[in-house]
Amino acid sequence: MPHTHSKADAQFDAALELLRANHQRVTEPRKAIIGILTKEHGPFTAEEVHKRMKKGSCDLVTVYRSLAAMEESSVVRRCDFGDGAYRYEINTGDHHHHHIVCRACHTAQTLDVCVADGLERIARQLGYSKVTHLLEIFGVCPHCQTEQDKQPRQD
Amino acid sequence: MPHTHSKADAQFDAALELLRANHQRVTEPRKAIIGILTKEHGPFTAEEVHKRMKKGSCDLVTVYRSLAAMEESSVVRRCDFGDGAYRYEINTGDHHHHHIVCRACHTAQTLDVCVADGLERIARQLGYSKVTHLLEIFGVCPHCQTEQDKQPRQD
DNA sequence: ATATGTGCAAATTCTTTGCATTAGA
DNA sequence: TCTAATGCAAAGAATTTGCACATAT
Repeated sequence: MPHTHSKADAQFDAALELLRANHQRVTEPRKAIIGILTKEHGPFTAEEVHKRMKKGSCDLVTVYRSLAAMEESSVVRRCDFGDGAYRYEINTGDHHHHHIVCRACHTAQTLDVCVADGLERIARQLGYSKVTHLLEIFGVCPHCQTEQDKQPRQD
Repeated sequence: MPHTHSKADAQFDAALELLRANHQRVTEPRKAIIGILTKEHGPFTAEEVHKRMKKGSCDLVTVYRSLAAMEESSVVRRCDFGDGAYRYEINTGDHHHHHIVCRACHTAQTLDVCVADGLERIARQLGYSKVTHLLEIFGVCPHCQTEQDKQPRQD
């Protein structure tokens, strides 16, 4: 069966739709960025996105500006892995999630569980508005572990 | 009753002890930094710490270097409020905690609950070692809210 | 047609580093 | 005494901004 409409394609189309709905223009650089974020497994920094683009597609500055604009319209989501650079992933919209991030190679795997709702409720009870949260798990992935790093399971 | 030994004093003494235990020197700048972190309510960026020090106490670079050194020895803990600057607080050692951070004024209040243990266990089951996590709650504090920002309670 | 986006260069912000000097243990 | 810490200047990394030009709607 021909792969005429993969999940990535659907996310790509939805992203362009979202841009239009927010009166933001669908430009070549933005399409290229969205293409990368939907087809490759991120999240990526602006520089990582730029490196993955066809050479000469656009300036790194445009990647920064596009990602910032697209975060405004919820096309992408910004992640903070605590290492001094922001990363972006496509915003699937369905439900928010978190990551397990390898401290060594910085690859991330998605964690579909979230446990911070209770804390958000506490914040609202304390009178805070527009409550959100940041939650990421860090560790050294099996692939990056040397034998002596491998901890015996502690569960 | 004279306040001869406040909680801040106890934390201050414990911090110096910890420095010595780790063969790090107890210098004037470090004492000043620890003094601020124990007496004032943080967490603070390196620059915020420096501004709070008596003018001429030490260079900003020394604050950066001291904070980094003191994080090594667990005298302080580094926090990431997702706004591009790291913040430090004294490490009380007892148990880790999180913050509710005001998006507007960047003040933080401590949240003594943590809910990420389950997620850490999942990460270990997935084969990750040295698992830690980052969890902060963001919102606009009552003080920074204008009337229209004030959300009806949603709990 | 016109507001929005882009490229290039330069500025900003946060943080780190090199090296000679100073000061804890 | 002698190693670790500091000051000053300069470098570095990530990100932002100004302004003229280009392009999507």
